[in-house]
Amino acid sequence: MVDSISLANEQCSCRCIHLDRVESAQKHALSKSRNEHLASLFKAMGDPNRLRILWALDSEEMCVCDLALFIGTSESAVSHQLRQLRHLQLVSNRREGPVLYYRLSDNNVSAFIRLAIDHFNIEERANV
Amino acid sequence: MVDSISLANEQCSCRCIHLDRVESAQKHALSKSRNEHLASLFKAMGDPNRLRILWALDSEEMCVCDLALFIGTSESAVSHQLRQLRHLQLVSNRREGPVLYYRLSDNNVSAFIRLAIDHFNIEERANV
DNA sequence: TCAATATATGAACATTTATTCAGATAGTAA
DNA sequence: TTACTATCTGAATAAATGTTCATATATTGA
Repeated sequence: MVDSISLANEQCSCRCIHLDRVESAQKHALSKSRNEHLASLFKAMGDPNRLRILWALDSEEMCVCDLALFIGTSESAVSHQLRQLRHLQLVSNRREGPVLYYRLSDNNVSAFIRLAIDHFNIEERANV
Repeated sequence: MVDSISLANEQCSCRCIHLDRVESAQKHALSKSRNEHLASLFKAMGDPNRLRILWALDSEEMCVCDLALFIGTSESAVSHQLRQLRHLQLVSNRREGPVLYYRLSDNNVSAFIRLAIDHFNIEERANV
């Protein structure tokens, strides 16, 4: 809730122009937890390498070695990235002997990425 | 393309276990430009404050003053964030005298955020 | 048990990113 | 023009993030 007294004390030099809009925005805002949860998911997908990993795992299970070669980086780096994705439950793994096979946690992930591409009209640019 | 000679030279101590999967992943991968474009959009939405801004602008146009108060940060900080969102064409603005009114560039943005919430089943957690 | 493979992990470092601060710009009104 | 408001901007700083490196763990097979 916006408190008009606290407003008066804002260090911001401009006065707020539309207090009603601010209050309405706060009323309709996502809760802190939902907002942060959602942001953390976007952030996870917001790294080019993690996004490539997610996209690659859409078609097939892959192990850390595979992904390291695919991304062109060290296995350690991939392992760190996978840990993040795991903690957000975007990917999961299964062990087969010494090898961990990673896969997307569910179909929502890949469907969502596809959706994003459509939604934002992400087009091929030449020459890259 | 994966070249078996370059593979042999990888510094990675493990051999690649599933060369076929790596090659297939590379074949199906998004191009560098699409991947990076998409990642930059996710990254933009992956900051809690920017996400709150986007969500707030869904219902109403707001000026920088309003958003600064809403987010609880300086106008300068908001302005820097808005610039990023503008460059990615997630928001746009119109001037009315000295005031810049920001809005979402199109309905896709808010629709997409809503979609994400559904898709990832983002639930309210108590106590936050 | 020992050696080897695949992966995970923590700490250090390098890079990126967000915020702050000081000052610049654009519009308005006197 | 001058003064004022709202916003923008670049540079500096602070904080967060990604990668590397060295080492630890788990599994397998000898």
